[in-house]
Formats: sequence, C-alpha cells, structure tokens
Amino acid sequence: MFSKACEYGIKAAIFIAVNSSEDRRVSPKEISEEIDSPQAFTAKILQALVKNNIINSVRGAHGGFEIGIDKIATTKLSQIVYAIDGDDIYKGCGLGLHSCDENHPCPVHDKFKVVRDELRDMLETTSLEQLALDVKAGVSFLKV
Amino acid sequence: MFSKACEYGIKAAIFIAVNSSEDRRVSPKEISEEIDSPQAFTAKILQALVKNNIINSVRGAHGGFEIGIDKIATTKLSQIVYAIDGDDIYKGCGLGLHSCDENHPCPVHDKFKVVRDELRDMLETTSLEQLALDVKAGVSFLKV
DNA sequence: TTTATTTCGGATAAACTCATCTTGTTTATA
DNA sequence: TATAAACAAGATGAGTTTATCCGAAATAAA
Repeated sequence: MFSKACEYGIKAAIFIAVNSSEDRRVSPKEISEEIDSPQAFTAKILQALVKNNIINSVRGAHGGFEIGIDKIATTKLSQIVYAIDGDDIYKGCGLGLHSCDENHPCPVHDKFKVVRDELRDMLETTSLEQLALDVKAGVSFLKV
Repeated sequence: MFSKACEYGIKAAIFIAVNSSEDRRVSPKEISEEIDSPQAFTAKILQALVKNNIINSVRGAHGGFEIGIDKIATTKLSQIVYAIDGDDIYKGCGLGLHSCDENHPCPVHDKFKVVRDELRDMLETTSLEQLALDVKAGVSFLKV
C-alpha cells in the first residue's frame, strides 16, 4: 500500500511526537531502533519530513528531531504520506489509465473510488496526536 | 496500489474475457495494443495467469489466449490480484509490522482494517464478467 | 577558539520491479 | 513430414526503490 519509506516516516513521526510531548529530542539512531528501521535510510526520510515542515530538526550538540505540541495535534497522516509518497494513492487511476474519470472510466473506476475515498478520508482525519497517544498508553506498537 | 504487472494483468484478463465471449482467441500482440502495455512484459504476465489457471492458452497456429464462458462468470478480481501481487494487500500490516493483530496492533491497525476489508470485499465480489460487460458496452475503457 | 556532537547532502551500492530479446516447444495445415 | 504460426522460458538490461557511507555544515560547551 505505502512504500517502505512512507511506513518508516509514519512510525518515525509518531515516535518523535511521543517524545516531544515529554520534551525530549530524539536522534536518528534512537528512532531507527525504536521503530525497527535501517538507520541511514531513516535519516534520509527524516530530512524529507523536515523539508516538508512536518517535523523540526536541531543541529549540533544536544540536537535531534522534535515536533511542536501544536503541530502534533494539527498534523494529519495525509500530510506525512503526501510528503513521502505523493498523492498517487488518492489521485491515480487504479489501472494506470492516464485520464480516468466519470466520463472515461477504467473498468474498476466506480468500485475503486469508494475504497480510495475511504482511504483518503481516513488519512485526512487521523491526527498524529491520536496515534501518539495510543502508543504512549501502550495500546498500540511501533515495532515487532 | 497495485503493481504495473497487476494492472496489465487485470486489463488483459478483461480484454480476453470480452473476446472469448465472442469466441475469439487473442494474441499477446493484440492484447498489448488494446490495453496499451509493453508486449513482451505482458506476455510474461499472461504466462503467470495461465499457470494460475485464470486464463487458458492454446499453442501453435491459430492459438492464442482465451477463457471459458463459465470462468468469466466465476473468476473474481481477487484471484487475478492474488496470482500476480499475492495477498499482502489484504493481509500485510499497513506499517510493515511482522505481527500486527488485535492483541498487538500497529498505530493504524483499526483504521486501516476498515479500508482494507472494504478493498478485499470489493475484489472478492467483483467478477470478470461484470467488468467485461461494461467494456463491451462501451461504458468503461481499457486504455488512454 | 577548539572540540565534540549532531544533522545535511551527495555519492555509491544492493535489491527489486519493469521491460526486452532470443531460443525453444507446440501445433495446425499444406 | 515440412513449414509457419504461436506461446513458453530463460537470459539480459534499464529504472526505481531501498539502503549505506562519508565528508561538510552547524551548534553547544569546554
């Protein structure tokens, strides 16, 4: 469904949110250990999240990654997915047609639309805060 | 969502169904032209569909690909997807956890489940026949 | 100002997906 | 039986994603 990069990105953002809510900056090393992802690759993805203004980085000694309390509440899953995988998952035709719409639909257009709309709605309404709270409460998990 | 191979596979199966319903066998060349896909690659995918008993191939002069009338009605989209992409799309965890279930869920488990169940249901209930009839009627399209 | 720490950015490599090509095998038919 | 038509199968190559490495830039603290 999502690329590996996107999976790592989502989990990293959640982990950073959990820690920022307790005023702790985290390093790529710590992140990759806690979300079970390759460190160097994860660092690249973090850069992308920084560039897209999802998370914040602080260079130098005692630096690391963080995210503002306000952003934890307002950031939606859709923004993270968009930053890494783009919007093909909502927009693209299920069968790869270049122009697929109501007037010129692919054979699965209508049926696909239902699923994709639900996916988009889910991503657009789910906040980082919800996800981070569950992880913090030990209700959901970032690895294994 | 699906791999390119799977997109080609679905469209090829529909095109073959449309033609078999009119008692016509089709060649990889004809198929790739009509569904706008690379010919040699499409031929490989057709082999996979034959091996998985989705379609039938007839070698030699006047050969080609076909699918039995009965199979057009009973074959579901899910079988084609499974033959080419496997079942990760239903089964796998949205965030790539090795064991993700009710007892040990990833942060998006519940929300994802809804979308994935709907996708699975859609694939398992949509028959090749429905899709082929729409294409035959000029209501939906296989290319552009 | 120097040093230690930490992210940034570019180069490189490994693995997988997408795609092509060439040769072999099967089959209808002349 | 010879031939041409057509799918099968393996080798190969191109492109993308996944992953690693290393030097550069930034920053806090000694």
